[in-house]
Amino acid sequence: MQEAFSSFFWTLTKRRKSAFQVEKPSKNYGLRSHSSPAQPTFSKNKMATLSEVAQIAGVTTATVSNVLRNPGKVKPSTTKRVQAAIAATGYRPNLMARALSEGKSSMVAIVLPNIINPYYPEFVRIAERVARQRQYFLMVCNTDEQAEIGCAYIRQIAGTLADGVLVLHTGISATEILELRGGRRSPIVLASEETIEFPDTIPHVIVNFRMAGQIAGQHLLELGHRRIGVIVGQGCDGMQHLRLEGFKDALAEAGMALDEKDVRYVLDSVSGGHEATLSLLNTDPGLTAIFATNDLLAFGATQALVDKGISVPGDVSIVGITNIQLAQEMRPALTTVALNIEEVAKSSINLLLDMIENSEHQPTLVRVSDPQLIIRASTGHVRKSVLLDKSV
Amino acid sequence: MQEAFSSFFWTLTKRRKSAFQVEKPSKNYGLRSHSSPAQPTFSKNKMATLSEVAQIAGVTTATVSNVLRNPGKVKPSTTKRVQAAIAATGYRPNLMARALSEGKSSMVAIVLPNIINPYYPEFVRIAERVARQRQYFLMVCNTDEQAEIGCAYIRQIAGTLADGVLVLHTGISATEILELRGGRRSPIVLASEETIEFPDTIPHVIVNFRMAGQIAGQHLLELGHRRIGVIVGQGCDGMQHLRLEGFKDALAEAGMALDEKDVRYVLDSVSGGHEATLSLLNTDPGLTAIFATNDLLAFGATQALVDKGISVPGDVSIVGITNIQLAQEMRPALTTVALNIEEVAKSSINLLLDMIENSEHQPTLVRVSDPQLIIRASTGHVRKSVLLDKSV
DNA sequence: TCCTTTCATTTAAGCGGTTAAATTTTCAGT
DNA sequence: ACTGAAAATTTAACCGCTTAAATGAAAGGA
Repeated sequence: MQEAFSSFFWTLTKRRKSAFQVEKPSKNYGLRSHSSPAQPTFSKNKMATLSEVAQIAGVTTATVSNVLRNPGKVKPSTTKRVQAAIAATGYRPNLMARALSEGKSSMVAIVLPNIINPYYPEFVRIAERVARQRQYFLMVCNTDEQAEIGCAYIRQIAGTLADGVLVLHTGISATEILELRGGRRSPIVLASEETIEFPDTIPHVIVNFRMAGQIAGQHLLELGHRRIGVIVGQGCDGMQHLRLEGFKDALAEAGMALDEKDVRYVLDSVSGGHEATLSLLNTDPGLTAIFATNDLLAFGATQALVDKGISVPGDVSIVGITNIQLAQEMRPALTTVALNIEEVAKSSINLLLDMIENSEHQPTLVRVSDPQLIIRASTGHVRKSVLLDKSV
Repeated sequence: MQEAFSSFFWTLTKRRKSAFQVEKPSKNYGLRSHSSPAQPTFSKNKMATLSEVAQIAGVTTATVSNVLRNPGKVKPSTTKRVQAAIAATGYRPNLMARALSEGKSSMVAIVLPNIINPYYPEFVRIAERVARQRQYFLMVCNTDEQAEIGCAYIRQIAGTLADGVLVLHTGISATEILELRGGRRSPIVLASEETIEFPDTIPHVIVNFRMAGQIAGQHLLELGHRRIGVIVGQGCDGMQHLRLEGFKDALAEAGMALDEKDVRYVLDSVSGGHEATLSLLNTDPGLTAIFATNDLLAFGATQALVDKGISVPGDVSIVGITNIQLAQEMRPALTTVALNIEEVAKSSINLLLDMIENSEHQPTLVRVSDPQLIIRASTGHVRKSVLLDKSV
């Protein structure tokens, strides 16, 4: 079989005609002696290569490449012949070879801590959509909350497999990233960060988490709540500190201070929120509101209250941060401070891609628009009876 | 700066010594005349390459490569020298170049319809973990429920960027996949499928969805439910047909038949389940149970009932299929037929990787273990009052 | 001392594309 | 028919790494 194919090509070459030559054979391109040394053979089960296509079309790889990448550069008649050969072989460019040659893989990676947390799929979906539109592939790297895994990914991928990396809160510090990046200038963007370690060395997309916490606090205070339990999420990137600070800001404005006994630091998950709530209720059975630093925790908190037979928002109000889809789907629908995930995701990926395409991009700091309170069904005015009970 | 580095290398070469040479210069490898033609220069901002490392260590790229890939093949003293050079340059192998050379990218892609649906993140998390353990990278391709996007991904990636592709229910038929794969033998596995179109052409990992539907039906029937609304999810891969068939099987066993007016076909999402439920209630306000072909729909159904002030399971029982994490986190916790996502994911990715590594793998059909009923709080015995009301 | 092994390293040919520069062809103009 | 510029195509180097085969050095044996 292989033999047969080989001689088929040989014949082609000798005859100075391509299988798809449709015009008078006036050109003698393709019949140079140099075409004999390399006699590609077809093996089923293998991709056709550029040179196989070229051979069939009676041109060189350069011409085929130009047909593919620089339309207009090749004469229409030749283009037709080449396209026929491409169709006949089912040729598809080998993206790895192209990447090596161009020094650009057209892939970007996104490193995130926990794909189970709905925030990330929602982020990924948007980022991928943008990437696709801009002709990039997205590689999702889930670290399972282990910073070392994230580091390993960055070390291996950045600049060698991916043209750039988007790092979500994975507990990898800017310092570490600078180290990991090593000598190369592979673009890395830190997205959706709480704090900025070295704003002028690594591009950040930052969200005003502090303000989000403050807004949540203000909302609860305005509703008359004074005995508020706080649940702070803790991922591999440390605890969600700024959101708590913002909440304290709101209390301070009202001349109040936070008592540490009303705060729980837990894993950033539904069960974390659940456990924290039970614990808070244990400490203060009379609390009238819960502030959770994100919606997943708030969801868990709600379930805990339901389990205890406590009404939301009748007895206890709950407010979260982020506004993931689940927030509006759960019952009672969650009042939350929306972060505009879409904007964060778009800004982040666009910044990264801009850096890739425009290599002399400065380290930038992008701020997305401010968080916004979305009032749904999980918060309400504190009950009168509770107000009277304030002194307890 | 560049000049300085160039001459540094030149000196090195002339001197026949590497910067890290620690032993007597007894060998004269590395001082051959051929080393002069290629004089790499360092440019900051660029990755060090193998040949730069080689130059510094006073060896050839082959040796450095062997140090990296075939430990033991290179003399310990040389190995040390090379490692020192690697450390000094911060060298990291260019994975694209390696992939091209080896004909293997060590990347696999997973094509899925909707990353927002928690089933997929849960699947991805496990698949990625296995892939990572087996030294592969995972590329997640979200088609946003558009089969064409999935096709485009497969066409571009299979065999040219990824060593294999795992296709979840994206509405791409086996026929199309065979076409897309074209001439190449790039491994593709269809995972978690409902129906098998060409079991002997494409490897499948199949789940007994029919049985899942049957178990759900049996459960509701055993609890005495007779007026059951059915919600069938419909993704880009068509409707979840077998689950419905299984449910019908259960009815048939009990000598009953399904009335199409009790069935709703909706988008596979929370809101789909919500709307379907309202519609079902409209048709039969007295229904006592709802069977949803997956948990996300069941979640939506629950919310709809809550909104209507209907108690679950007091007035209406709900059963789903899949057992995503949300099923146990929601309230009331969802009774569902568990599919063992972990097993499906592991089987799928392992099958794919086995095929990649053992190229003459036969098209296989893997069946995972049977679905299992998990009784939680969303189902209960039908109320007596309703039983009396049966004639309505 | 010479011949044979064995071990360590180098040589050089890919992998499958891209692209600047060189070459050949086409074609307008005289 | 001839000339030169423009257009089309080819040439050949390169991207960074892997690997089978070739080469050289060291060691053992007669």
